[in-house]
Formats: sequence, structure tokens, C-alpha cells
Amino acid sequence: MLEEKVEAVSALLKSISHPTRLMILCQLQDGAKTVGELQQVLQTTQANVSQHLTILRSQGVVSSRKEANFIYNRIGDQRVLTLINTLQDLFCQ
Amino acid sequence: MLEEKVEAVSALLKSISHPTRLMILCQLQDGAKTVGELQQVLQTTQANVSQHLTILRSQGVVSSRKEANFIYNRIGDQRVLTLINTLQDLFCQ
DNA sequence: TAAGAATTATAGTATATTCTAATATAATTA
DNA sequence: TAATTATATTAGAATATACTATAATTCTTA
Repeated sequence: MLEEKVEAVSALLKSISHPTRLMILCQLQDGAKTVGELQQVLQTTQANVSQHLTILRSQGVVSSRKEANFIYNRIGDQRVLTLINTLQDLFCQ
Repeated sequence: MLEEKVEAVSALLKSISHPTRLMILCQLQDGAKTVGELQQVLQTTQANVSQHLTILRSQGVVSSRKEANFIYNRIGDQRVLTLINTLQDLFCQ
């Protein structure tokens, strides 16, 4: 029954199947964060965070709003939040 | 809280984030299937199915038993089955 | 034990992804 | 308006992945 949606669902999964991007989503579970905040937690470069956010946005997984010269990023799809919660339930006790 | 397991979980997600591999898992939801049966449903080459199964086995997502000269493949982790069910609930109504 | 069927493995090319470094844009503040 | 801060974009090299074709295994059965 998933068959018709297989392309879309696998594209979404692919977008979250990277350690940095999965980590970003974990960070966004409890609210929006700026690029700089994510960079600090993830211990990587600004360009890296920005590029991964672009990938997540392209799938609608993350949505962003600009405020002054900060960009606040949050999980952009309730179903993705549910999915992340499920992953934690299943694979993190 | 996922943070410590991020590498493992993203590797697992990556292994199922391909249309053919996701389709294989959907096919295995209701029981074991041989490579030939999968090939027929997926409309691709034998080598292709075999390679994708190798990737799924490497993550423990699929396990296989040989019987005569057929190899029966099934979902090898109860949590993966739960995950597939969740994906269907969320993204296929 | 030889032939045939089913499955797995390997090689090579094409494509995609990731990371780093450098540059660009946009808003703020001095 | 110049300098600063935050973020985005681009280019290029390194690595990874996917697919096709082909060879190699393994098992059955004649």
C-alpha cells in the first residue's frame, strides 16, 4: 500500500538519513533554533549547517522564518516530528 | 537523547532510504519472499535486487535463510517492521 | 558427475553527495 | 555610509552510490 508513495517517502527518509541532519532534527524537537545555535551544538562549520538545512527545507522537513538577521528553523511537518519521536522510542530505549 | 545513537540510526535510515529498498521492505511486511519473487514485483534486474538486499542485510534490516536453492528474505528486526508501519500510517493515510 | 537453474559477487562507468574554502547577501550598528 | 554579524551560495576535490554487464557459486536432478 506504500507502493504509490514510495518515491516521496524514500526522498523524505533520504533527507533525514545523515547524522548531521538527524541531529538537527533532534535539536529542533523542543523548539526553533538559529543556524548559529545549531552550529554551536553540532560542532561544525556554518556552511555545513546551512547546506544541510537547505536539504531539509527542500523536503519540507524544516521551515524557516527570518527575523532581523537571524533565521529561526523549526520542524516543518508534524508527521516528521512524530517520526523522530518514533525513532527515539524504537532505537533509544 | 537520540544524540548518542545518531550514527547508528542514520545508517539504518540510509539503508531504507531508497525506493527499491523501501519497496522490498513493503513486500516483506506480509512474509518472507525469495529474490526472484521480489525481482518480479519490483520489475528490475536480479543483480539489482541482490545488491539492495546485501545493503539491507548489512544493517540487519533483512535476514535471509537458504532453503534448497531459494533464499527467503524477511524483515530481520521487529523495530524496522514497526517503523515501516509508522511510515505507512503517517504518509499513506 | 554433468547440466541447468537460482543466486551472489565483481568490475567499471556514471552520477550524487559531502566537505572545505572562499565569496556573496542582507540586516544591524557605529 | 562603513563595519559587523548572520546566513547563503558557489566551486572544486574527495568519496560514495547506483546501475549494467558479466563471471562465479551453489544446489538440484538427470
